[in-house]
Amino acid sequence: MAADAVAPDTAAHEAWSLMGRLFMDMRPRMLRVASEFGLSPPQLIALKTLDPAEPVPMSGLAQALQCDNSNVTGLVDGLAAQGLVERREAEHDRRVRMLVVTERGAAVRARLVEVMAQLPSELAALSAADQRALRDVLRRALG
Amino acid sequence: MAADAVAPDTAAHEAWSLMGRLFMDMRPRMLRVASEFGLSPPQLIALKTLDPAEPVPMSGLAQALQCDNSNVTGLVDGLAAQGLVERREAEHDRRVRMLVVTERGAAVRARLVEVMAQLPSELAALSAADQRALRDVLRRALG
DNA sequence: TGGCAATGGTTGACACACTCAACTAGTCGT
DNA sequence: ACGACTAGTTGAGTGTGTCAACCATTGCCA
Repeated sequence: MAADAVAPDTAAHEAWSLMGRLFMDMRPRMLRVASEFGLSPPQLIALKTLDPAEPVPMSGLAQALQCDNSNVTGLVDGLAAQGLVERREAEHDRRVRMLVVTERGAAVRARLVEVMAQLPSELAALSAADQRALRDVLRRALG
Repeated sequence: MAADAVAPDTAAHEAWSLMGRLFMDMRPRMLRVASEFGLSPPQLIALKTLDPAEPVPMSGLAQALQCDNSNVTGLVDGLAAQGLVERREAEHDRRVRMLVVTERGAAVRARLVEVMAQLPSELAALSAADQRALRDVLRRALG
């Protein structure tokens, strides 16, 4: 619709806006997956962010999601109501609640991560050499 | 936090998850820009999506934003209240309202696009050759 | 030891974003 | 001219997200 989304002035700018298009295509898939698992998109992201192998405090999740503590309270309430996550008391500090992904939560999360990790078709269609080139450049960029 | 965000099994998967990191870094900047212009993030995206040179109907914007018509009603209300956008009657169909970006709207939008187009530092730091390589691969991917 | 600032988390109030269903006004085919 | 359809608005309802106020707990330090 607006032309300048694809009218950059350097190679890097053009690359950046092309990546933007890839992410746009991503959105519908996330919505589909979320509703498929009965989760809202933020809940989905929260569950995806959590690590089944290593409980984190609420505040840790809030930091990872870059949002307020009080926000994750509600998010975790929702996940806990579905038995995907549990609040467990921390040993050395009775104020903090560690978020533990339940067995069911881990199963849901695994399927979810799998679906979300699927490549956009445009990337999947690249030649193996191009895929490696892409990875190598991005590795150099992100160290 | 969760390890599998960076544990892909092919070059393309790794590239895709690295791109994801770039977009994560993008979020705070968008929030900053939005509040700087007194816009909510959805309003910002809406204004950025509109083309000052070519009015579109509400439904066109809704389609571009992949959301309901009734949603853009509210979004446009907000932009119109700040004099950034106007609803104008279409000539040949009195049902449709064309969205016209005002002069002020175009000015705000221009600054906004400029700020949003700034490259993530990781990309800007790439060598010119890498930047071109990145663009070329993405061009091949996205046609 | 006792007091006090600081911290983790929850709650409540509020502003929006967003969807859906119902509605109005206008268009178009037959 | 009637009925099916479309563009947009309205209203209800759900959920996200922030902020301020509030406990319970911790840890410093006098």
